[in-house]
Amino acid sequence: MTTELAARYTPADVEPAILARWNDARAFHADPADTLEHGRKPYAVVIPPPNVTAALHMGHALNNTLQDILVRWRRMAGYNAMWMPGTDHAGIATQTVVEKRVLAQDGKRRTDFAREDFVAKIQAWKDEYEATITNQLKTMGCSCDWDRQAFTMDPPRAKAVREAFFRLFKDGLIYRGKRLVNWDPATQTALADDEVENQEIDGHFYYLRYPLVKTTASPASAYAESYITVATTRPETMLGDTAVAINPRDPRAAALRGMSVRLPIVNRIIPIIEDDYVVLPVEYGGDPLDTKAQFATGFLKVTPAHDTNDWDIGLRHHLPVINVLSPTAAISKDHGWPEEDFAQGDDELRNLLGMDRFEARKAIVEWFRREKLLAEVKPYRHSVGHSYRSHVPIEPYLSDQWYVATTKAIHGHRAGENVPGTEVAAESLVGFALRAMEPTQRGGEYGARSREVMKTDEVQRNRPWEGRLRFIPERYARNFQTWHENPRDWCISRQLWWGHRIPVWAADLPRPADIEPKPTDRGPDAQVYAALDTAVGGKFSAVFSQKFPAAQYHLTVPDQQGSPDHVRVYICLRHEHQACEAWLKSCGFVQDPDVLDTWFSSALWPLSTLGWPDDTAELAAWNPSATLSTAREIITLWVSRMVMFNIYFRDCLPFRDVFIHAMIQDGEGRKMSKSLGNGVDPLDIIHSHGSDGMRYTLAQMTTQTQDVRLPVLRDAATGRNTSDRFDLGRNFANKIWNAVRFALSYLNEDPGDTTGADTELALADRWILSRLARTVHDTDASLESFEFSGYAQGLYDFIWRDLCDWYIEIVKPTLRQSMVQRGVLAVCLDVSLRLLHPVMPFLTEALWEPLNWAAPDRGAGVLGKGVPGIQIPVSKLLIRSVWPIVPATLIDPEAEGEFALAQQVITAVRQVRTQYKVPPRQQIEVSAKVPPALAQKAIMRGLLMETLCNLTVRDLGPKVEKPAGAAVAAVGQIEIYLHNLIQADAEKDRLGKKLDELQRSIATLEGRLSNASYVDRAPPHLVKQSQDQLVAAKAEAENLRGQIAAL
RNA sequence: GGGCGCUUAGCUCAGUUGGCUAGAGCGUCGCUUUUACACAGCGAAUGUCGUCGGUUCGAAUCCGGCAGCGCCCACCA
Repeated sequence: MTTELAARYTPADVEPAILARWNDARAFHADPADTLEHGRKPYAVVIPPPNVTAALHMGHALNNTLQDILVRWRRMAGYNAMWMPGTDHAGIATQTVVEKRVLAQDGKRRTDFAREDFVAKIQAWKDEYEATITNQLKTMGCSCDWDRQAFTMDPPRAKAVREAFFRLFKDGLIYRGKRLVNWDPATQTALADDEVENQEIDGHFYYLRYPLVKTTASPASAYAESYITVATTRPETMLGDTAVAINPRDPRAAALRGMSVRLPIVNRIIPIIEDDYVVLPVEYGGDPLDTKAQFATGFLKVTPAHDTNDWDIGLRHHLPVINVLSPTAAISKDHGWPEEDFAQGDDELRNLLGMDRFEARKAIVEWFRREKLLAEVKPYRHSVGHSYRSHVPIEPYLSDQWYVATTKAIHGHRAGENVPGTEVAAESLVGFALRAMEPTQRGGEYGARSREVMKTDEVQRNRPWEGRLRFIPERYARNFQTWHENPRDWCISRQLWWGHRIPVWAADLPRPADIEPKPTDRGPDAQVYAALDTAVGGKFSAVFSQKFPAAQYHLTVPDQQGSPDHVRVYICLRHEHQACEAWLKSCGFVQDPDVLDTWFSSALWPLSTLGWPDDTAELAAWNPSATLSTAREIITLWVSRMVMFNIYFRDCLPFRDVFIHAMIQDGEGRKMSKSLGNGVDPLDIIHSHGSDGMRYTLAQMTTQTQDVRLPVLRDAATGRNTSDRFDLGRNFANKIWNAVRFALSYLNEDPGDTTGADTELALADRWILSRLARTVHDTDASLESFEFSGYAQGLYDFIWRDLCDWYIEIVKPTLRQSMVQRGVLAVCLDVSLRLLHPVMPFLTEALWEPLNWAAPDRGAGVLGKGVPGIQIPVSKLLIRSVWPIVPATLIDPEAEGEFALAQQVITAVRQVRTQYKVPPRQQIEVSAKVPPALAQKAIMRGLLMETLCNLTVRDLGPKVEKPAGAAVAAVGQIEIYLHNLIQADAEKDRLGKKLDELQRSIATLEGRLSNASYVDRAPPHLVKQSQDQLVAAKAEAENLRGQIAAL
């Protein structure tokens, strides 16, 4: 049976069938037993789980192509390779898209539904997009172990999240804190700092006057004015001011010391305090180049509840915190605003209640204007944080949140034992992350100190993970390090419905009056236990363990233990246990309504996908995994947290190498994003160029750069995007298809009588095998060092330039008879397909089968003695075939040098042919003068010329003279005379140009060699080289002059 | 404001420890379709390597200044 290949490669006709073949063979599936029982080296990659918010775009296509290249390569190279697929629930992002859709479709808001009903809607969305994403990845050919597909909110992952939370909670690393968070009033949720986008907006500085109040404590002041002026961009927050601050270095500070101001509208009396944070205005010694100093008045209104810096000032000066906003960012007295303000405040105060923050801003400014307390308004362009989802300005908002203490020393830590060169406790989550860094990638003081310590301190080396985390490209290690040297605690609660519910139940229990509260270092005190015992009608621990012998819990109380009447208690349950939860509810406990930050479950991904917290074979085999490939913007959000958690929970790294791929931008250099609408669906590209074409092009673009531009064309008729950048990969695929098609047409044929045919490797054979050996070597080196572009480019050059343009063209006339050439060609194609398979899996797999039919032994019988050492055992499926071993001994510098000379001669002859407009099909006659040393070999070159230049060699040797009327093609000392092309003027012209070129290079060389410093100081071999070149160039120039004269 | 990266042919980009006349793909021009492949072949044109200065026998490459672009972090008086 022979397989007829079409003249053109049509991916759509091939890819689905190949995919089915892989599926039938379960070719993507990996078994941990291969490692644990049979000793195969493990190679695991966990996919960065795409968000289920939307379909994948080109950035995902790039990242997943690179991962697939690594996994397929390692699989062929004999590793037990497993690629773990899955998706991320992406809390806020997914909830937001669903809220938008429900609002657009039904005109309903989230709060119009019961929590479970709305979560079901999000679940449906998730199912839809998870299917879309999975289909995209499969269509791309990603060889994920689909049997293992995971989702960050499925039951096994929920179990891991719960366990992780419980352990952190029990170890005192999770705490409840009252903090200012980035509040999104539209979605009513707290955002992480990283979820806030800054936008430049045109705003105003409002200059507000606060009247001074003289108190008994203040001296009869010398201060000239009866008011001070504060500057603010957010006048509405003045309602919550609890102080006005001045810099102690301000010359006016002394005169105001001890004085107060009356806060307009509210009539609250607030102190003037002194704090270094306040920027000095230019006229009082501020930096004239500082924009803030130009706008500053020297007086800063301090609103601890509504500004993060003011919160810090408030802590320093023990100021009251007055929250004047509701969660929707309307002025409200129901969230911590003392009633007495409303007794003494102006009528205006009541009018403001219920107003939106921007409405209130206008009203307050207007009021100040009316009351002649508005000094000035200046336009001011500044950046304002916006929610990355709802795009409304965020509001710093006081709320209760759960935090992970990332810098807190984990028990067992000895005081003062910090990560060298930092303030970070060595045995803390952040300490783990820093110490995990590969020592050569550590920079600055930390790098210097830690390398010193690692040399001397045994303790530092007793951790299996220490010093092994490596970033590629290396520069990203610095991002990672800097982030961890300035750590903050991690806010893990989100006011959302879509996510892992926080497994904590809280109760405010009546405070037992008869027991003294006794503060302790750790854990609840006697009073708390008494309150609990009362609530459950017995000793709490006894009651609990009697009722639920299998359940486990941990108790904590917050730092501020509630009100005088009540104590607050938090109970974290280790496992899901409905009966226990119901019982807690009956005792007055309420489950925390919030869910966990998405990154909490993502941080566990390398663990949870392998079955943690259970002690599974998968974990033993594939954690730590080998490589994480991801985007630079989540180095801190995600990479850091996986490292911290994996070390904390399992005492090993989640992965050793972190490859950071480029960001794909559109033609204008903008990041591809859904909001800009410039994203590209990989399926569109697959539609226009095929999966392999897309994958090859993406790999070829992956250099060490951090951004890649991809100009995109949109087809108005179909709405599909495409880009001619992908022509590169599509054309290459077609080229390979046709090279194999060509080879098959010969290999499938009976050679007939081969007596007298070549049995030795000729120059071209030795040359192409040498190039093949180099290509295998370069491919391995590129893949080892994550140089995807080099990998792709190297194969392009070998297959297209060397194999197709030269070798195949040379062997065409003789291939039918030559078993040597057949064998060499089969070997070259075999190895090429293997090397290409990781990046172009469909095409190569499709061609593998017909190659197996046509050349089952790859010509081994003939080549047995000629090409030793190539190991390419043939198996049915390429994906399961072994990575080729081609010995470096095949690298043949002599053949390469000789062949290169032949190439130059052939190119020179072709140039002359073109210049004289000789029709390609017209055969011409030549003779050639070659130096004696080359005469024998040059016969071979003559044969190559006859094939590749369509000519007949009449005469060849050291003594050949140029016939009259011949044009000359010269390479070094070789001269080819193309007969009967007599056009004296044209030839003069042509040779004159060559002479000019030669003379320029003679001048350059002479200049260089006449420079004494060069001759003395440059490496001798370079000097020698220049000298040789000069001699050769002079001889050639002399020769040319003679030819021109003879014309 | 701090950090990182980029600036090389019309476009998108290579150029790995400094060393022949700076390369590729696309595009352009010419020739070639009973040819494995026109998604092809052969040949050609196109560059003060952003700019100024320094180190060096020698700089696209190393160092410094300047300009422009992009990303990340911090920042709402």
